[in-house]
Amino acid sequence: MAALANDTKTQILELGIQLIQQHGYQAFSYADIARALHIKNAAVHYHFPAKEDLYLAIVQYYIDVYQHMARQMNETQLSPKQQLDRFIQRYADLVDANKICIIGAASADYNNMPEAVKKKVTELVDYVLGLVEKTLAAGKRNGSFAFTETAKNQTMLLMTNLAAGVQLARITGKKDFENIRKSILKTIQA
Amino acid sequence: MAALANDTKTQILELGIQLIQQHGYQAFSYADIARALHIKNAAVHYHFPAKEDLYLAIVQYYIDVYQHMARQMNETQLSPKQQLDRFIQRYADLVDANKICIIGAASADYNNMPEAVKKKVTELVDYVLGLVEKTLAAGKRNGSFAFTETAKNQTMLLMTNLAAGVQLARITGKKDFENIRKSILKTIQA
DNA sequence: GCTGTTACTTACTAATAAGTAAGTTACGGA
DNA sequence: TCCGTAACTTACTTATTAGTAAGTAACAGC
Repeated sequence: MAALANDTKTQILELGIQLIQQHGYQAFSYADIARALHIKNAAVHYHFPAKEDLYLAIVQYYIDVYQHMARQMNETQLSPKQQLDRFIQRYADLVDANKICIIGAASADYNNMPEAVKKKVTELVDYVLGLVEKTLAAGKRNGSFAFTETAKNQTMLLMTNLAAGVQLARITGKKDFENIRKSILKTIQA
Repeated sequence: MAALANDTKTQILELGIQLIQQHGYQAFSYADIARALHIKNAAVHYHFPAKEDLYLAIVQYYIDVYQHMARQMNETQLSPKQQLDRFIQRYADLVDANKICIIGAASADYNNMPEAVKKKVTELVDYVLGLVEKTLAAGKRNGSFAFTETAKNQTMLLMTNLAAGVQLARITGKKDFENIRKSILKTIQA
C-alpha cells in the first residue's frame, strides 16, 4: 500500500525479505543491509527502529501481496486450476532463487519472536490457508479438482508439500521439487 | 556410538539438539549452553572446538539414531504399518515439545552452513528418505499400503507433510498436525 | 612419587550485534 | 527568507558473540 512511497525504505524491506528467505532472520544484521545498500547502519534504524519492526513490516508486506493476489484473481476471472498453478509457481520460483517461503522461515524462528510478530505471522498463515482452501473448494465444485478430504485438510496437505518441498529441494536438489509438484497435481486432478 | 562415553559432552550434544529444534542454530550461543549446564563457555569449546563441530556432531547423532532405528525395526520384525506409525509418532512428539524436525531446522539454515555440515545434512536426508521409502514399498508389497505414485515420490509427499506439518502446528496449533496425520494415513491406507 | 592426560576454569580478545544521540543536508511551504 | 521536517551520517555505547591461551585439579599408569 504505502510501501512504494520511500525508495530506501522499500529497498530495505525487499532486501530484508530476501535475506530472511535465503539465510533466516537471525542470520542477517542491519550492518549487512547497510553494506548492501551503501547506507549507514543508523539509516536502517531510521526507517525500522528495531529489527522487530522490520520483521513486522515484512510479514505485513506478504499479507498485502496475497490480498492483492486474491483481488487480482477475482477480477481476471482466473479458473481455480489457473489460480492454483499460479500459486504453485511462486514456490517453484523460490526453489530457483534458493529461497524458502517466509512461512517456513518464520516457523523455524517462531520461538524467538516477540508476541506482535507471532500474531502477524498467524494472521498471514490463516489468510494464505484460507485463500488456497477457497480455490480448492471452488475447483471441486466446478469439477476441475477431485479429492475426498475436506477442502481445509486438502489445503494443509498441499501447503505442507509445497513449503517443505522447497526446503527439501534446497538440500537434495531442484528436481525433487518438480516431482513433488507433479505429484501434488495428480493428487487433486479430477 | 561413542556418544555415551563422556557425560558433559553428551549433555552439550543433547542440549544443542534441543536448542536447534526449538530456536534454530543461529539463535543459541555457547554461553546459553554453558549457563544451562553450569559449566563455563570454554568447557563447551573443549568438547566442540567450533560451533560447526557441534552442528556436525548433532547431524551425525541423528544419522546414528535412524540407523539404530532401522536395525531395531528389522530385528523386532515390525510390520511396515507399525514402522510408519512409529516414525510418524516421532513427529507428533516434536509438536508436543514445541520443536521442529532437524531437517526442517537445517533447511532454514542451509545457506549459512559450512560445506562439511551441508554434506552431512544431505547424508542424513538421503538416509531418512531411503528408510521411509523402503517401508512404504514393503507395505505396498504386503498389501497394507496403497498408492499410485512411486514409493520415492510418495515418500517425499509424506515427509513434506510431516516436516511442514510440525512447522505449521507451531503457528496454528497442535490440532492441525493431528488432522494432517490422519489425512496422511488415509492417503496411503489400502 | 613422578608423568601425562582428561576435563575442566580463569581470564582474556577481537568482531559484531542492536540501538541511540546529536549533528547535517536538502527541500518545500508560509 | 526563515522554519520545519524528512532522510540521512557521524560517532558512539553496551552486550554478546565465537574462540583462545594459560593455568589447575584429579586421577591412572608406570
